Amino acid sequence: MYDVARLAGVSQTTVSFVVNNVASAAISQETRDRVWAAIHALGWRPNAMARGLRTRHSQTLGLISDEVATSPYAVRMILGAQEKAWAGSQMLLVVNTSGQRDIEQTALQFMLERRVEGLLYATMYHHEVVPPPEIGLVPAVLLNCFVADRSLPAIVPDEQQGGYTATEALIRRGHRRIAFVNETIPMPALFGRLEGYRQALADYGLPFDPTLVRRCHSNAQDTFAVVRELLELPDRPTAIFCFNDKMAMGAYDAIKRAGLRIPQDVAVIGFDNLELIAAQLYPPLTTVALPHYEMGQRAVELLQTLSAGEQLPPIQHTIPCPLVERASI
Amino acid sequence: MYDVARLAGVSQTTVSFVVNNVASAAISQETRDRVWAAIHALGWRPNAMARGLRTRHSQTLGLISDEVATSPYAVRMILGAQEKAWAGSQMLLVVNTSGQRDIEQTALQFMLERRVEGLLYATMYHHEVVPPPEIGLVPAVLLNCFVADRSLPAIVPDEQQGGYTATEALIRRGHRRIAFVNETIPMPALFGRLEGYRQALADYGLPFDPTLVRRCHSNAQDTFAVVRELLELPDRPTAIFCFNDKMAMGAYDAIKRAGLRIPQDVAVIGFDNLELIAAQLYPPLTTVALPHYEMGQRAVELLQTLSAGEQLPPIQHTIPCPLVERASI
DNA sequence: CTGAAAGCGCTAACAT
DNA sequence: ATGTTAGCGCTTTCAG
Repeated sequence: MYDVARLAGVSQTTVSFVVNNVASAAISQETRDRVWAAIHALGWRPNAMARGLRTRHSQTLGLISDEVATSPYAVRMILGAQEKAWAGSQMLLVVNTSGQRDIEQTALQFMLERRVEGLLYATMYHHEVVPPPEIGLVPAVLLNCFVADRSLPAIVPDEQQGGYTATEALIRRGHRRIAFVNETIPMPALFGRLEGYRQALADYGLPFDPTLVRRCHSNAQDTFAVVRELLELPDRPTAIFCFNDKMAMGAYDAIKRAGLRIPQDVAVIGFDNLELIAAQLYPPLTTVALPHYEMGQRAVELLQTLSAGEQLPPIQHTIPCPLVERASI
Repeated sequence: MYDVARLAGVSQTTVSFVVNNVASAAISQETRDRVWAAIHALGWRPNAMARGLRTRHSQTLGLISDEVATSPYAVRMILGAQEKAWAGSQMLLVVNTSGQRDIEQTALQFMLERRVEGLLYATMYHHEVVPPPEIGLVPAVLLNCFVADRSLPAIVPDEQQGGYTATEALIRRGHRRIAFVNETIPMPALFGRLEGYRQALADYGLPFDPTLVRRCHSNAQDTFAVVRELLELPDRPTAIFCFNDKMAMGAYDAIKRAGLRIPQDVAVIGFDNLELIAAQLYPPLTTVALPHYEMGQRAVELLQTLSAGEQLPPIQHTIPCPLVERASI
């Protein structure tokens, strides 16, 4: 910066003023031009570490995740977070712990040393977590997870509304016997979506038939078997709501194998909106999207207001899961 | 740090020495203990910006990508890069440009201001790029892409070997009529895999039959149509090598629809090893993996030796694509 | 074995 | 309209 000042024939302070467009001291246009010319001539570029040291602002947000950043599943949360951070001219420091506690600890230390102005703690699946206590040293928001006592702000998908939406879409197409193939592992998604399913049936005056609700491991192969059973029922369902898109793949196989057509004979709806699967299946799969991108955005948004010093109660933010219509219902 | 020093009854220098384990000046164990006790009592943590300012080392690597970090496709490159960076106690600054030139420019400026010690320029698909010239200001390596004149080190997958491997696997199972459904967009993968296919046929003394090589858009639906044609051939192929896993989904549909079994009647092999698809298909898809994780690792590895000051010619590193056996051949 | 002091590159009062 | 000056929190010679 001194070199630039010398070349432009001004003081180093002046250079700082023109670079940062300081309003308090109006600098003549002519001087500005000289300074910028010198900057370009020298190829000078501010040093963010020096600036941060002085201003006590790192312009950095940290994101600690189990697998989010490195598995195909919820990766769009990162995009949402990144773009929001970017819009506030902050950078996102991302670290993947693979769920290992010691890595998580070190990652946290690293980020704290870098003086991140806020922390995102994200998980691949929506579930309860207990983050390391040091997370409270800076503003923090949970992404796709929550703590038992809700003492930390959290952004999660609205599972119940998602289940409701899927079921309602089917009902509106005239289906009355709607099967639901649910997950086996107890998690918010399992309970929420089931609740949404029941609620939708109730709202539309349809009976809840327990024989139509099955549980199986969330993979195509196990779902294949379950759906085959469902199709052999005397009064077989005309629509199947699958807990997720992977399971829908198995449902497709079972339905086609039974010589039935989708959606004419049996409609299928999924959950997750994994493009890779949903768009490639034939017919393309109608599904409910997990609003990952928006969740990432909202989380950073919240983090930014928090780190701006605003005092807010630990809001538990629930983001709706929209219907993505393709051709399977 | 001054506070810590005061509490421990030593100078600030001493604190620095014990924190950094400086060998040159041996400090009594007793003093060390006092210092650490003070550190913990105060909850002090070094300031990476101050340290970086002084040492002129940011301990940071930058990764600029079009979509890698935020699409499910090549996301494991990030994991590989991250873990390698981590192993060298460096952090990875990731930014996604969505392919927009202006974002790319700003991202680059940001990273340069933060004094990244090296830059990774990554793309989702293996193709030629022309990165912004400023990339040359710090050590840089291209990841999954390359420049026309090969003036920058690059890490790319070995497409030809991958094509060879897929074809050879089929040949070894006794197949003689092997179809290849290739991509339409001209790119290294298209040419490389085709070349590998031809080479394998030649090496095993099998004729190259142009009617068995088709091209179509890389999606399931178009592949469905192409494979149906292939199956209607008078002397139909007994095995199909699909350019990628998405296309294999379409091939599966066509084969099952024709009442044929996989792999007994027709074998299928894919490319990419997208778990989401390959593991869920029935039967599980044998495929060739794009070595994304390893590519990420190697790129950072190379970057680290480069930023350690070593002078190397711009190596074009080609990483082999391994066969992933499941049950479709 | 430990401390004093200089300085990394910048910002922002405070002067002029 | 521009310059002087004092740090921000650390590392690292050089002394003792």
